Amino acid sequence: MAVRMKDIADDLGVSLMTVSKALRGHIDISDDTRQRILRRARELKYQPNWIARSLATRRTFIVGLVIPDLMHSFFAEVANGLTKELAPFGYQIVLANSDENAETEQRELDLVLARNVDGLVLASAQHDWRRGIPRCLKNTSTPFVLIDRMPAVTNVNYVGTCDEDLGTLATEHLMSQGCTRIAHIRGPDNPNGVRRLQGFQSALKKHGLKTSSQYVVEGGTKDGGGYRAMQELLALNVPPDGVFCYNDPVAAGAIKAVLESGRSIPGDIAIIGAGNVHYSDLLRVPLSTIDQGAAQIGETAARILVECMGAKTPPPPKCVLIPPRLVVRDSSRRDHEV
Amino acid sequence: MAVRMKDIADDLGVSLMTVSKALRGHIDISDDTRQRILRRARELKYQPNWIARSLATRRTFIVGLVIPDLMHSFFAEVANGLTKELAPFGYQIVLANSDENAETEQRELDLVLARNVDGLVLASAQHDWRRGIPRCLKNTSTPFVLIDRMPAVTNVNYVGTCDEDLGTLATEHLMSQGCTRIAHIRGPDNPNGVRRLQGFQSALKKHGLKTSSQYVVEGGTKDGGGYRAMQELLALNVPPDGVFCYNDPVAAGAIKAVLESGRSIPGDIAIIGAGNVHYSDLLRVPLSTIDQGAAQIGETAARILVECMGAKTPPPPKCVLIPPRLVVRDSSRRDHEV
DNA sequence: CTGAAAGCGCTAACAG
DNA sequence: CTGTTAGCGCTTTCAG
Repeated sequence: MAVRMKDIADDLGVSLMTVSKALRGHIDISDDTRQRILRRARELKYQPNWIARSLATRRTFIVGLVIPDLMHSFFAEVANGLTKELAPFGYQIVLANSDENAETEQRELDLVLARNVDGLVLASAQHDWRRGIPRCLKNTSTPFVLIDRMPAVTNVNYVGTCDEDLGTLATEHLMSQGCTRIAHIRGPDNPNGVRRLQGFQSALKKHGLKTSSQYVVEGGTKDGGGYRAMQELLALNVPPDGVFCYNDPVAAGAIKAVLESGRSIPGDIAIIGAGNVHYSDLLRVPLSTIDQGAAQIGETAARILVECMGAKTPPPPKCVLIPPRLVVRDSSRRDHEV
Repeated sequence: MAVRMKDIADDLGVSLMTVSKALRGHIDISDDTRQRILRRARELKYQPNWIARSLATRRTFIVGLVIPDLMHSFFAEVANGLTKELAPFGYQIVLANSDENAETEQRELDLVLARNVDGLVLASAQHDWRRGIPRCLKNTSTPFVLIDRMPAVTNVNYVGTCDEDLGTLATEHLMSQGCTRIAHIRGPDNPNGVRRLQGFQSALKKHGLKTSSQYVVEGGTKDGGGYRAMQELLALNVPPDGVFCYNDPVAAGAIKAVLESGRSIPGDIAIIGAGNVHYSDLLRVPLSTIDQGAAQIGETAARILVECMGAKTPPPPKCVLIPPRLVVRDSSRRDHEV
């Protein structure tokens, strides 16, 4: 059994309370007593019992993080930013994986909330995202921050990339490289996929390029889907000369398809992805991409949460959009640009 | 305030105990009473308070995971395997990042243990790994499993790849592809780096190839280090015709150096890495590698932990070595092999 | 089958 | 400055 405050108290012939106060640096303890207590605690390697402390104080110093996929480097980066920013405040993270499944997410959310976490960060995998936020969050007083998947409602904390800007930025970059027939391999029917598509379309419109429905194909979220989608595009009578892909894995798949068809990148077809995945730089063709600022998202969510958790009355909800950042590499850099 | 058992009890005019028992499925409750209680609990959306339960039962159903770097896909995969395997038993994960730093690790370990986790998984970043295990683990009764970084002592649970076999497997593969001047870009001075080097050396010895100290260069753990190390090798009078790199990022850097020098892969120089990182397949040259079975490591650690956490007397320590698996891609596949 | 009593280890509020 | 009293919400033990 671990050593308790009571052990130290009995040992030193003082009361439990005195120990408790001394250990937490209250001022109303004589210097002498405090020293004795601290020394004895050190000797005994006393470690406070957080469970008991939490029950009494109603604070756990734990933040829940519920994400669809840890293996996705975007979320790993978010998790990293979150832990780094939270650690100095003494918070730790309970991790839960929703596996991109709405029911699992619901279950994990309930579990995490039952643990009385002080705060919650959620990248929601809800299918019916147009509906609103998970019901268990509606009635909770636990502060939470939604990330990445923008909710339909606006009265909650949200941090993410501005996906519409992302789509526009990527598309306009392809234009700047001289592309005139620009296609989009689109992602799933969730906020990110839809908004990136919208950004793509509005960029085309803005610059007077015509949209062809043939130039928007579904490619999922993985390289296999990108590969197949690109093959569809290549089979068209007039294939595109620039493709904005939903994300980097999809773009990697697309690159494979283009190279296999004997075409060159970026000469025949320029490619740009999104996410700035770890190894984008080392791909067959170094991949141009839009950086979503994953670490920044984690850090920002952490800061919002810290503020909420520290306040007695909840501050007004914040919506922070991290501006996407263009990263140009070989896959889209055409010679006439420096 | 959340609803408590007492609320249900008062509501139904029964005692708190009856509610507690009914909710946990004890048999000594009449079917009728149980039904009423369960229904009311559902209506009120009762969620048990895990903090209070933990204090009473001394079980938290939390497992600590302390790793050096979440961004490393190896650890992300381990974390994934761990959560997946643990979830059905009701365990959740508290994540702590040691940042590859011994002191941070110590601090995080203390914190995690103070949370009364039921079990612990640790990939230790201790510098003096030859010394043994972190002292705070010596005296704890919390079951723990060490992973990836093999400790010097053997009386603890350990799950990892057999790094010596890994080195041998990679080296012998290069031989099978006709390489005769095989170099090793070695990793850090930790169990993994040292053992992979040993595997490399023993393979050379076994097959009667001579070892040259020039053919072993330090390359760290990232692509930058691999790039520089490869340049050193290329500057030799007689450069190698096959290189076993400590890990995939290092190999990716090495590939870059080789291609920049105008040489071909695998024609002039065959390359193999280790780790089977997510995008190895999509690199400039698809990278041959040794898969360490990261997910398997996480799952195995989970299973060992579950057994320990369920037992009243601790089972004898287990040491599980996951056999490394060769994954041949273009970077090492020479024509004379199919 | 049901419930009263005691306690898990700590802290908040107040009294000496 | 120090200590007492009363919980936090739940479970364990044992008596009805």
